[in-house]
Amino acid sequence: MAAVDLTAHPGHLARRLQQAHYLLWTTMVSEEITSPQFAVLNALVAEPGLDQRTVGERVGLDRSTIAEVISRLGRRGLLDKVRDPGDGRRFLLRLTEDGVRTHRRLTLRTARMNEVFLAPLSADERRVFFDLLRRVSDAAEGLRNPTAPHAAAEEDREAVPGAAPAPGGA
Amino acid sequence: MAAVDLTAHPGHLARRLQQAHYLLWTTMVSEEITSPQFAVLNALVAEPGLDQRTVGERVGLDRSTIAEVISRLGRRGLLDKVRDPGDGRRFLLRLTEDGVRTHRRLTLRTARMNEVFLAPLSADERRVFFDLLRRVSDAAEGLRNPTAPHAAAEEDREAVPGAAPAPGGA
DNA sequence: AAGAATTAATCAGCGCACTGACTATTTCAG
DNA sequence: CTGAAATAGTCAGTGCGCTGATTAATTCTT
Repeated sequence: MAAVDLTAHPGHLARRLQQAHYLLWTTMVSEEITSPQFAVLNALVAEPGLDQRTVGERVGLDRSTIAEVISRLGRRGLLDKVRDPGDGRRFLLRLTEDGVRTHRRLTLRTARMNEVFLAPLSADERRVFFDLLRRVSDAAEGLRNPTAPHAAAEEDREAVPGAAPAPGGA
Repeated sequence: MAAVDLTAHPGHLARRLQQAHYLLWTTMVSEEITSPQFAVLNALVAEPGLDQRTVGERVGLDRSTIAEVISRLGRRGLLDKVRDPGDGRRFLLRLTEDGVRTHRRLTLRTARMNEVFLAPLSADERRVFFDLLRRVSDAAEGLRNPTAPHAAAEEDREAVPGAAPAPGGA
C-alpha cells in the first residue's frame, strides 16, 4: 500500500520526455552526434572562439560534462582547442570545416525531428508547452544559489519548513 | 551564422527540466536514493514479487539500466532477489523492511519537492503541463516499434522524406 | 613584489541510460 | 523427446550528468 502514481510526478514525466526525445533523435537526426554535442556545435557557430566554461554555460552543462563532450568532438575532428594567448588557463574553441558542415547538415534534420516530436500538439499548445517548461526549469534553477534574492534559502538541514525531524518510520 | 535558438528546441528544454528536477531532488528528497531508485521502490510497494523486467516496464527503464538500479538497491539492503521457483530465469523482487521504511520516508519528501517544483504553475497550468508532457512522450514512444499502425516507418536511410542527399556545400 | 583568493580545466568516482553480444532457462514445433 | 525460438538476466562498451579534489594560471591584496 501507500504506493504513489508516478504519472503525476513531474520528475518521472521529465525523464520519460527525455527518453522519448533520445529515441527520436537517434532515429531521425544522428546516431553519432548526440543532442548535447549538437548544442555545443550550435553554440560555437553562434560565437566562435568561446572558452569551454562559457560554452557549458550556454548549453547548460557543468564543467566536467562539457569537458567530456568537447573532448569527444575534438577527437572526431569537429573542433579545435587552442590555448588563449591572453589567458593561459583558457582554451579557445572553434569549429573545423567539418564541424561547420556537420552542424549545417544536422540543423535540417533537427528541425524535422522537432516537427515529429511536437506533432501531437497544436500551435497554441506548443507555445504553452515551451512556456511551462521554461518557467518550471527557470524557477528551479533560480533556487540553486543561496544568493537569495527573496527566498529559496533559509534552512540548512531539512531544506523545507515544516519538515519535522523525520517521522521515525515503521 | 545559421545558429539555432536552443530555447525553442524541446529536447533542450527536456534536458533542462530534468536537470532542474535533479537539483531539487538531491537537495529536498535525498542524496542517497535517486529518483529512479525511488520509482523502483514504489513499483515494488504497489506490486511485491515482481520480476526485474516487469519492474523496468513499470518505471520505464530498459533491461540493462534496471539491472544496475536493482543491484544498487540490493547492495543497500532495500530489496531481496530470489529465483522464481516456477521459472528459473526470473528473479522475484521484494522490499526489505528497510526498503519499505525508506519508501515511506521519501514519499513525504517527494510530495513536498513536487510542490516546490510546480510552484510557478497554477492548478490549471499543472494539469496542462502533465497532459502535454504525457501526450508528447506517449506519441514518441508509440513510434518506436515499426509495427506501423499508420506511418512512422517507410524509409531506411534518411528516416524522413524530402531529405535531399546532403547539400554538400562548404 | 609575495602571498592569498579566484578561475579554467582535469581527474576520479558514482549513477542513469541505451545498444549489442552472450548465457541460461523455458517453451514451442516437429 | 529433441532442436529451434523465445525470454530473463548479465556483461562490455559508449555517452550524459553531477560532486569533490587537484593543478595551473591569473588576479587581488597588502
